[in-house]
Amino acid sequence: MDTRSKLLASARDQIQRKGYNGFSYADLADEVGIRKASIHHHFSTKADLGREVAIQYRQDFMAALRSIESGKSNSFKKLEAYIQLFRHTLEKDHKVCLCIMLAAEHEALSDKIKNEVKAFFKENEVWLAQLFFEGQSEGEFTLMSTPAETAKLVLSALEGAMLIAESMDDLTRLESISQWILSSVKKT
Amino acid sequence: MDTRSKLLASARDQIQRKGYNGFSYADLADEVGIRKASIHHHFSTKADLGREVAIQYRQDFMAALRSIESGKSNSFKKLEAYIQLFRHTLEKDHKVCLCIMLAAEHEALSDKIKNEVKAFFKENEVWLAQLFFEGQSEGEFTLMSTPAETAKLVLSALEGAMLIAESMDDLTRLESISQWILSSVKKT
DNA sequence: GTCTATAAGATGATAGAC
DNA sequence: GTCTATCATCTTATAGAC
Repeated sequence: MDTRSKLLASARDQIQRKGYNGFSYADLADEVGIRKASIHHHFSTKADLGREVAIQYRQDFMAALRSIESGKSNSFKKLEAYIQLFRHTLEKDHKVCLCIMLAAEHEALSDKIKNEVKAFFKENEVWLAQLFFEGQSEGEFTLMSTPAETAKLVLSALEGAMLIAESMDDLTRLESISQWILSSVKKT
Repeated sequence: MDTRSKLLASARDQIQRKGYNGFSYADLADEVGIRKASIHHHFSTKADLGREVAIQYRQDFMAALRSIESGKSNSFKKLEAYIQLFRHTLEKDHKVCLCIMLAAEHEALSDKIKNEVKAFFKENEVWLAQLFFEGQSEGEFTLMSTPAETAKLVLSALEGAMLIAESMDDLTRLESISQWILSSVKKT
């Protein structure tokens, strides 16, 4: 793993834990084991670094979604796997979604980073809406509203739950919400 | 309004917009119209100020909940009024809940502030759970899960939606989610 | 690519005059 | 209660040697 990749990984990790305003080039230098000034060789400004972290995060997440699409046999299992992405981040890594951290610091971000965050949420909603539509079409799901509206609710609930779970020191709460979501779409 | 109250109001407003790490004593001094150093006369440290803001916010919110309890005639109207608290903050004031901002910056906060945030979420959940229990008992609501689990979902969805709505510049999304929640508890 | 040295500004906080 | 002046420290960023 080269220095550039280490910097991206460390920045991503720190934003997910402490936020964009919560880490500095000094923190980054400590973690990666180089000097502050050397970071500028790889990323000329903090905004550049943040932008690349956001781009990479979005790409990785979309790859995970494609993997779920091709790897699971039905819509219910796909929804379970989607929720598992969030639970894994929180329960195993004790981190929250990068983009909900960036959303909270929205005012401090450059336009380019803001656009990445916006695109991340949009793509998640589109993916979820498509999943709900398919599940409904195939008679697997019974929805309380349109696929698009259900997608908005599910994304909001998962993102909000990560932050609340972390601040209440109660990681089981994401599990509660997962169960709620799954049973709410289950064919009755 | 005395200086102390102005400082509390400005700090609260700025945290809701930019986060705890996103505002400084200089910003505060500019808004209130005194010098940086004078702030320390009222709040010796930023952590003290943050703590008092969180305490006051929680008290004000709980007062609003008591007002809903005594002012609305049935459980459905109480739930509508609760959701309206969040919508008003976002749509009229273009701010998000103070405590979800503080939750995102959890690692940067003193223990006292963390405890206030935790208590805020807990009290909201207890209040909502009680509301769902009553609505269910009186045959007004049909719940998909226990009152407590439903409370967790509703709080998470509203808090998450505020952040996502703001970052996507789409304030209507809170309305979508409100409709979803209301129709999900409606007696069928 | 990484380093040392350094800049220019912001940060929270203190001392002491008025 | 508010001010000026000052502090130590942290922030992102640059210049130039190796």
